[in-house]
Amino acid sequence: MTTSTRPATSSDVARRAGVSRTTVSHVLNGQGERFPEETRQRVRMAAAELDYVPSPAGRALANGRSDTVVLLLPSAIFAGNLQDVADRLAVDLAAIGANLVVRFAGPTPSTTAAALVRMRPLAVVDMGVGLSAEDRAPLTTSGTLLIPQDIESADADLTALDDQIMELQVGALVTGGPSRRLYYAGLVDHRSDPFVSGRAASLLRVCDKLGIVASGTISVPLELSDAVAALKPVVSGGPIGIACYNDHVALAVLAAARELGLRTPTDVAVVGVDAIELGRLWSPPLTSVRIDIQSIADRLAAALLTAIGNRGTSTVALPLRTGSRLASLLPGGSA
Amino acid sequence: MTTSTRPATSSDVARRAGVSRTTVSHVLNGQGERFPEETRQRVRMAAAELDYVPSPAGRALANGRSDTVVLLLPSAIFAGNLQDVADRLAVDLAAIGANLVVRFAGPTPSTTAAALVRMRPLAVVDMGVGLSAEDRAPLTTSGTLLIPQDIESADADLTALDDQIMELQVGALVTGGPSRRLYYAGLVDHRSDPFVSGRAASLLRVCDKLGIVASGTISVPLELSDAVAALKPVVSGGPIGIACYNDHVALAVLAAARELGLRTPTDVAVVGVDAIELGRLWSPPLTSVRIDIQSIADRLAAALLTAIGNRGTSTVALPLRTGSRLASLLPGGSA
DNA sequence: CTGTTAGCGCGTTCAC
DNA sequence: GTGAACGCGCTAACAG
Repeated sequence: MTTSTRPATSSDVARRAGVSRTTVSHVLNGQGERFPEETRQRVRMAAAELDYVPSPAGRALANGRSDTVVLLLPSAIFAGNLQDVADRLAVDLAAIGANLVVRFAGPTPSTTAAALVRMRPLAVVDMGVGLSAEDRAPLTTSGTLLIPQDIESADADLTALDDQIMELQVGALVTGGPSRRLYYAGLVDHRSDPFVSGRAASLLRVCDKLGIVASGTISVPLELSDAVAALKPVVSGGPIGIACYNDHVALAVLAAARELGLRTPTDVAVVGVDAIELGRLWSPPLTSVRIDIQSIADRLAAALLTAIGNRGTSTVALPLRTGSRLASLLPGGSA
Repeated sequence: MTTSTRPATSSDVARRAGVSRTTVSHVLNGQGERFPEETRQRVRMAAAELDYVPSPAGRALANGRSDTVVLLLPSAIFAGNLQDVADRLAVDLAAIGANLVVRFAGPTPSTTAAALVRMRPLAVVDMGVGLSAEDRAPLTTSGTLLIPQDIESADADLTALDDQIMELQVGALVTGGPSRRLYYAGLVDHRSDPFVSGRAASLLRVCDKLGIVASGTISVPLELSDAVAALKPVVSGGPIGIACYNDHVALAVLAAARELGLRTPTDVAVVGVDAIELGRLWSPPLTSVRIDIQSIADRLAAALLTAIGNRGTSTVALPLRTGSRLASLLPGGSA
């Protein structure tokens, strides 16, 4: 039970323990091996009794860096796993006394970057907002670490992941019906989503690799009648298979197919991404690709920790790359 | 284009403008009416040329308060509107130079509170984590504003909102079929969700008010076969109407009903909450209650702004209360 | 060995 | 228009 109305400072602790602020600092920061156990005890006791918590402002000022790490997320819907990523990172960061905070991208990348500059966080973990080189410059200049550090490699990693996903989707689609024409279905949304466009390119690459021909790309709104309108033009000409940007799009396609009196997966086969729970409720259950976002989070955390250690000295291990599988197929009945 | 590698400080600006740091501070904080226009110009020019951004650490230290506001969210799934709330609050807060940051609740409320104490933010907006009085104490002690401030009124507000929602749900259910037995369907999830339990009580209150009898509460997992198992016991005895915790639960019920060969809404009528897009894709489209989360966010922001003004002097207008409608029915075909 | 003094880092504000 | 001091924690240098 605390009665004081103002947080205790290191001076308070020092006074109570009958030592100097310096001693308090030393003892409380591990550098206190040189003090007799008895003194250390007194200091720790005093700190505990006063509920002493060092002021982040003072600490940041002295250290020249804050202890806040920002997890920067695209405004686009990213749903459930978001919290998993945040939780995981938060735990990893707690180990070094940093604390995690989430921020959604603002209306434009430069707005976002400006807000971040004002915060002067220790680091920013960009989960796909894709700040441009110009946006990144003021941030790094002001001493903020940016993860991933290397924009080109990060892009390469994202592309690799896109390809992994697309391979699984196409695989499922051609296995279920070799003669299907293949389409990619992107999202139409007022929020800009950085992940949408790359996937279309992936379809081309993957098809190329398999020696088959991709038929094209469509944009599917999440509103039913619009989705019907989007689907209609491409379904007249035999069975088609659609690799969808995510499960929401996939379900919109399935719903549209239902409205058009088409059978799933015979006439229209669909594979989504994310393996959301609602997909399993559909009839037939949605076939989807599950992304191992936990290990992605772990890699980001690892990159972050080494970067903080090196403080930008050298380039760190890249988050996504490693050739390991980050995506897996969750079979359903829609492909 | 900046070349310097270290953020400019107010000293840098002062030097460049040929004035003192004091002057810089005054000019840049509006208190500069007393300076000749020419001086003000010089200072502003210098600041601009150096890309000067005041250090949050220094500022926090001097002001005795940071400029960070934390939006605290329950770990429970809250999906899409989350970002809307965050965006709205962020904009409102930008007006006073505060910046918003999101944080998910940790494993336990006390863990969460401890993390927040270490951050010493300007304020914490609790969107339903429900920190207990003991958890709140250290926070307010350390100078952090807690919104909502009054825990009992906040509870009352949430209850009022629950009742509003439930009234709409029950209204839709009895309109479509007066003889239906009424149930409330809650969520079963590993994450604890603070909003689930209150709604069951609301059903009783609302039914009481309407002079009808509620038949009970069920827990519906989001996994299909489990949902079927949960629904089965209550459907043998004529048509039922189910007020669901949210649209996810509602869709699980609809899917389970489909598996059981029941007709919607004849045998099983359902009303959800949240009006998610996927609900409109179902056949029939899900009837749902839409919550005006934007105005909730605005009220929270308003409460926050006055609280910052008063700095805890007096109690502020409560976020939810006002008797106005925060929920509305989105008709579909499921009730 | 045990502990202290002094001064930095940055912005704000009071008094002159 | 400025000097000085404050808020808080960190750390190099130094005295007992």
